[in-house]
Amino acid sequence: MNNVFKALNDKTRRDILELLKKEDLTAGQIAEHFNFSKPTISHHLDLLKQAELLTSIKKGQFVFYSLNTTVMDELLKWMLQFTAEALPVMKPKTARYEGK
Amino acid sequence: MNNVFKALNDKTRRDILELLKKEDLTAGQIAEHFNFSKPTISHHLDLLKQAELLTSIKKGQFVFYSLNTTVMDELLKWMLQFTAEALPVMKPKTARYEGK
DNA sequence: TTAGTATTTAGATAGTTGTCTAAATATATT
DNA sequence: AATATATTTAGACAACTATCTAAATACTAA
Repeated sequence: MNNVFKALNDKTRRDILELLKKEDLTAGQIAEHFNFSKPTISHHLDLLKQAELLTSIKKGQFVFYSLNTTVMDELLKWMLQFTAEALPVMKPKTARYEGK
Repeated sequence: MNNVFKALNDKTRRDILELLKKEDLTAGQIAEHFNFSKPTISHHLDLLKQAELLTSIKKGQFVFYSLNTTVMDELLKWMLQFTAEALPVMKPKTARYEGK
């Protein structure tokens, strides 16, 4: 879980995830979308893979990357415990004001 | 939004959020739960505040910290765009296997 | 086999982060 | 006013991170 938060703590990596929402892309195609060197993007892809937010398959000389939504589901579950929806007990507390 | 991911990218800070799920606590009470110096915890609280994940109110010599679930709601929304539920189109793709 | 393309690995570097101790600030109590 | 308690600020330092260039690896095509 630590790896997931680490992976998401970077705008470029979050942008990569958004790119892959539409379709799978090769490392090179992903790199084209950014003003960073290919090794830099490769490194970001590696961190996303370590967090299991991406999977990759090699096809010939290309490596295709895909989103893996499984981890997002887990993260979602973690997050839900903090939402107002999930903590109805807290609503009155945060709504109440004391003193003027 | 960047600040939120940054704030969540630390186990201690995530633990602080979980602590505050139950009840509001003072900086000192929060610090008691960890084996770090008070300045270190104060710094973590500051980052959580910058991300607007916490609010604080000073009462006399104490500073009470509370969860702010609003930002979590936004984050939740960001995350939802990646879940399998939200991307039905992708399900067949990830389920399909090619070659053996 | 040689040359070209796609991607990753290695190593370097500047900037960021988490932690500490010491000191400062703010409030409460005597 | 002096002392004690709660918290934050300041400054230092080791560890980690994002980036780069150069080189290595893997595959394709001639």
